[in-house]
Amino acid sequence: MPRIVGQIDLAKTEAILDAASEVLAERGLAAPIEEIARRAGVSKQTIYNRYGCKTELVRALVERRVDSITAPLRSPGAEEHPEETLTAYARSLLRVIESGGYSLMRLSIQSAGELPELAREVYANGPLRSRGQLAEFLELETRAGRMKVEDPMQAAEFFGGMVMANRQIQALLRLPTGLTAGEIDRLAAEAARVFMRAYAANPPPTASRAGEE
Amino acid sequence: MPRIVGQIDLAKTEAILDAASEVLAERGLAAPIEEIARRAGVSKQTIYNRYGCKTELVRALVERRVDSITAPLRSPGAEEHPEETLTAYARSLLRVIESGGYSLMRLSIQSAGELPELAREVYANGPLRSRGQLAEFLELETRAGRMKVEDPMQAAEFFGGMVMANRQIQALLRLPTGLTAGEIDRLAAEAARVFMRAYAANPPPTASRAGEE
DNA sequence: TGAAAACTGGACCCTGGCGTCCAGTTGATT
DNA sequence: AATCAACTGGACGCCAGGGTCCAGTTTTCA
Repeated sequence: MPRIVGQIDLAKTEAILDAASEVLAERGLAAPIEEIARRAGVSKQTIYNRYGCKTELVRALVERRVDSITAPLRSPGAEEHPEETLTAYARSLLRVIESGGYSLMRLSIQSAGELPELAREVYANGPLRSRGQLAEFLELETRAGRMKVEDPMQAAEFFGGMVMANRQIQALLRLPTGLTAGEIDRLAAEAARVFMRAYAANPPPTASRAGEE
Repeated sequence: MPRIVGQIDLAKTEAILDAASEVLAERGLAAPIEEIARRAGVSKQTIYNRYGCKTELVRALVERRVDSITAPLRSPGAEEHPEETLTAYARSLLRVIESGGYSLMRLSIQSAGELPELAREVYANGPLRSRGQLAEFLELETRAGRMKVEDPMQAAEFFGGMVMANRQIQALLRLPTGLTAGEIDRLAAEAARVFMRAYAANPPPTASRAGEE
């Protein structure tokens, strides 16, 4: 009868995935698995014990990180004024980019040829889900009479696109965007302001509302 | 004295670059050079005669295509109403994506690690230049009193982002966006309309606070 | 017809990196 | 103490693909 004697580590699993995350971010798919093992302080064999092949390792890695990355994007809190929520959403998008969170996306793009399912998964759980949440928010605000959005998903994409714009491409190309924290705030606010100008419920009498926050 | 006897083909050079373009688009940087040679109907040696190494071939390829791809984006014609020009611009952006023009971008992203200069070049001559042209246009329209844009480059990025939005990522991930020609037109028009709502010269009495900065 | 350059095709070397194997070690469980 | 799994580390096979070499062929000019 097969007893479970040598317990399957688990701290090592973490170490492997962390190292893989690092190394793959740095050197892309070309990263040798031995380097990952070395940096994780683990033998190559151990990696092969867990994930039979490199592909599977990448898959596991993505699986683990997708959630953690997109989590902060998924809850547009119901603040007072929608513009604030939009600003917060934009800020969090920009922070993901600035903090190197796009290395996962780069990796997926590199693997897209060999791992189409992974590409689909990343897209569905990343940008798509994020926009979906935003769309929901826009719909609520519209019902509440604070905005006027006819096609929420469309508008959500517009907003996401405005915020990311070329920064997305820059990040993927490993070009520094050089955004300071202050600029992130400014940019996020500006995007939200412009967006509200296009989708505000009542164009003319707006005026007020600069105050709170 | 070194006479030029065997003339340096030229038709073959084209064939090589065309083939490289194809193969690299399909299989990414991993594409074997022999495949390129085969598809170009040329011996591998010939390729190595012209470009000493694979890297150089990629560089030459990019050099050649950057111009041709971005050309149509560089002339926002001076139509009657700015919204029409914006629509045309948006349409041409979307067409680049739909027609697989993004394989070059994908390639650059893949090579970004080893060829940072190439990444910079692609970005500068592609998205950045394109937005720059749009920004110029927005500035002109503002001066002409047909729009009200304070930061043209910023606004140009917003617009480009709105149009591309997730489609960019989808294309890079090799996911079909499934846009029909009709949808492209519709989407382009909608983006232009929304953008004009935010940047029109005269929203009724303009509310407040949108301005100064 | 001869010379010289561009080209072909195919053999060839070499490296890096995937994945395997195995002999030994550790450490928890009984 | 005995056992058995997880693990180490290092050697190994293997193969794709980059890049080289070369003997022979085509083309163009003189």
